[in-house]
Amino acid sequence: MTIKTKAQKGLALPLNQILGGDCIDVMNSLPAESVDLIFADPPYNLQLRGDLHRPDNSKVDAVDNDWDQFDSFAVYDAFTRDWLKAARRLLKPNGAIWVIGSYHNVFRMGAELQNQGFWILNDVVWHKSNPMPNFRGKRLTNAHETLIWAGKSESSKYTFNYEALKALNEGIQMRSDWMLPICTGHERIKDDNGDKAHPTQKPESLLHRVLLGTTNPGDVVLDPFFGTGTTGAVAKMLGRDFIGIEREESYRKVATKRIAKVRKFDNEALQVSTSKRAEPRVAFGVLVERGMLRPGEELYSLNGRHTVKVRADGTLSSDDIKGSIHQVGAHLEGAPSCNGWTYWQFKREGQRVPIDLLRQQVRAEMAKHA
Amino acid sequence: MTIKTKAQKGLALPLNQILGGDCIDVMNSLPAESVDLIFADPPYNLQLRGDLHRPDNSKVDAVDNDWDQFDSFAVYDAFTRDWLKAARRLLKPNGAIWVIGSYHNVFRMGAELQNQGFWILNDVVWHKSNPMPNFRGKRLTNAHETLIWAGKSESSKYTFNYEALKALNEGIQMRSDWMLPICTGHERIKDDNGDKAHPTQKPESLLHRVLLGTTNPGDVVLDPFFGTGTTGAVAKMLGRDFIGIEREESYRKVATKRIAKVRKFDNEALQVSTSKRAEPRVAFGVLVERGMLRPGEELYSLNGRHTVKVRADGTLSSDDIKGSIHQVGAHLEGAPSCNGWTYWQFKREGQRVPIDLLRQQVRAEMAKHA
DNA sequence: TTCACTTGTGAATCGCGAT
DNA sequence: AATCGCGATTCACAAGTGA
Repeated sequence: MTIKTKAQKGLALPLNQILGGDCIDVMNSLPAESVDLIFADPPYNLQLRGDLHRPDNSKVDAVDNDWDQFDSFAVYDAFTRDWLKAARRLLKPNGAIWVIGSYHNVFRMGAELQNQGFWILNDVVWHKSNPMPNFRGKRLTNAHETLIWAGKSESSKYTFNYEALKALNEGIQMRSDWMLPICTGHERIKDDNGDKAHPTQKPESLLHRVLLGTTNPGDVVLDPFFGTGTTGAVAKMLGRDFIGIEREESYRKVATKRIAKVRKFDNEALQVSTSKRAEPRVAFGVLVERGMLRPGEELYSLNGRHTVKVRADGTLSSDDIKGSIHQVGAHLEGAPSCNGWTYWQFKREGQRVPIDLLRQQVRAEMAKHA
Repeated sequence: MTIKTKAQKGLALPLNQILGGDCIDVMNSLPAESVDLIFADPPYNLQLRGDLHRPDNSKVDAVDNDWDQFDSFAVYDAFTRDWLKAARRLLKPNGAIWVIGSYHNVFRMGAELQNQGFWILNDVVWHKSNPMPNFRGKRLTNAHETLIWAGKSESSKYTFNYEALKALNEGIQMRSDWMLPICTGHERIKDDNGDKAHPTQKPESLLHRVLLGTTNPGDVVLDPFFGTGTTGAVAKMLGRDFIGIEREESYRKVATKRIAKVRKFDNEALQVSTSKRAEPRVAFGVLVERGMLRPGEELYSLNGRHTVKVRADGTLSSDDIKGSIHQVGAHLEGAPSCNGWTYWQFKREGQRVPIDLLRQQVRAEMAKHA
């Protein structure tokens, strides 16, 4: 892959380059209906208040960049409307778009996509295997981001490599929930000070799945919020042409250097990006939620000496202790630890059955469908 | 639990009943600021637009299907705006709402929630362990639905049972992605013909997690799209009061019968793990007053680097600072804050013991005499 | 080379009550 | 209404260190 241009409706289409400037202006300068796919990771409009510290008192390095500041939803909506309109003009009639966001902005993007006539094909959840925890215990761990995949219009004959994604997923249809780790370690690009070069660098595994599944080799992929160029890097690996637009010169520099080092796809790279799947865990509380065990129901210890009751939150209670299946078992046995899964039994039709049997049922289901 | 009413701002609040009629009208007839939580599973599908209302409350004629796509969204948006507004009026200032939807409608609901001043706390992905496959192989298997959890306003002190959800998840904080099976088998209610009674019955496991995590026993939970009454059934099990609104008489009948059969879990089972925040506050000075620590006695920091002396008024002193256990700890560590209870230790029989142990003794005594 | 242990960090809308 | 002080709160990895 080299830098090149394509003649397109009388205007030159710059390929495999990173263009500077405001993405709306730049998009409007490019020829209409010339791009096969757009991948867009716009500012999320996080509205952070004060500093946040971890329990060990270290400070969280938050996304406080100027480019993520908007005065109101109205201003953010106008921005979204404008860049989506410019993006839509660039798409070929059978083109498609991916956008990514969090609950701060994704509802507004999704609604505007629909308003402009894009046709949503799927929303896709990127489940992070290693998200940042909720340090204050005030909400659920924010463990996912949302992508929206939409055709330019209802009648667009979009590209979907069904078999390729099925193969990626070990022979089972690819689902709308993707478990992938966040971008860390050597993949995370550092600046000269050793700090992260960009606060929100996306993992290559994510773009790999997007581009493999919804473009063909030789397609033109445009990313209007290019950042450090993950889209370009993966496009090059996979033999697609890219156009990047990025306002900040520092990001453009990093991305240029990064992409120059990329070699076109080899099998090993595919292996890496597909093998990073995390094992599901089964919590005892899930058995209660699913009605496999009822709150108030009694469990019996393996040796028959102890009886406890199940509580609605998946803890056990006896006269003198409450806690997890493991904690209560250990306490009652006077042991330092105890595997509650094999220690506790419940009754069905007069028979005692180990609770581990229920866990196996849940596991089997998860394995079938994960 | 029995059918009852609560006097609320001069108007009766009907509890544990299913009210017939249009949900917007019914909600507007109930007293303002009387409900702790709303769970709403509104129609997803724009095919139902014939049953929707225009902004001027006139009914849309389903047969007159001249609507282009753009108009359909406008009508759906008006419907969403109206029922959310009515719901918002019913919520107590510290109340919260859950809505559930798919990519067809959830972006519009999320945006409207934000527009009305609700404050999004999390979006939650219900990741289905057994979704229906995509038979035609044209898209990704649609394997999830999205819930949005929002406070009535940014300043709402919403209920969040952090420890209970953490216990439910085996000691690890609950994430924003929930793997639960869809409603099938015996849980799925059948009509007299043996067909499913309702097309989109939600699993009880989903409501169990929602209600356990974001309400307290005795709270009032309203569901304006009650259907076959999963919200009511789980509310009853968990000792919460519910108000259901459902337009279709056939669904009301099914739900009534279903809920009558539900038994409340016993109170012991409903006790969930609580956070330390809920425990009574103990002043460090009390330990000195009670002779558990003597003025002049030395305390040692967790890391062994600092030694300070206890003073008679319950402050600590070192060479260069005097103040509370927290202030002195924070100063010596150069940290913005410090929990003195876990930071400081005293000596008994040669052993170092955290001062938090003494606080626990005081709390145990307080509980005995309360 | 391996293992055990320590340190660092990631798109975060992350208190509450008394005064 | 705004301020102030108590005091509660983290998961999965990757990289580095030292024996």
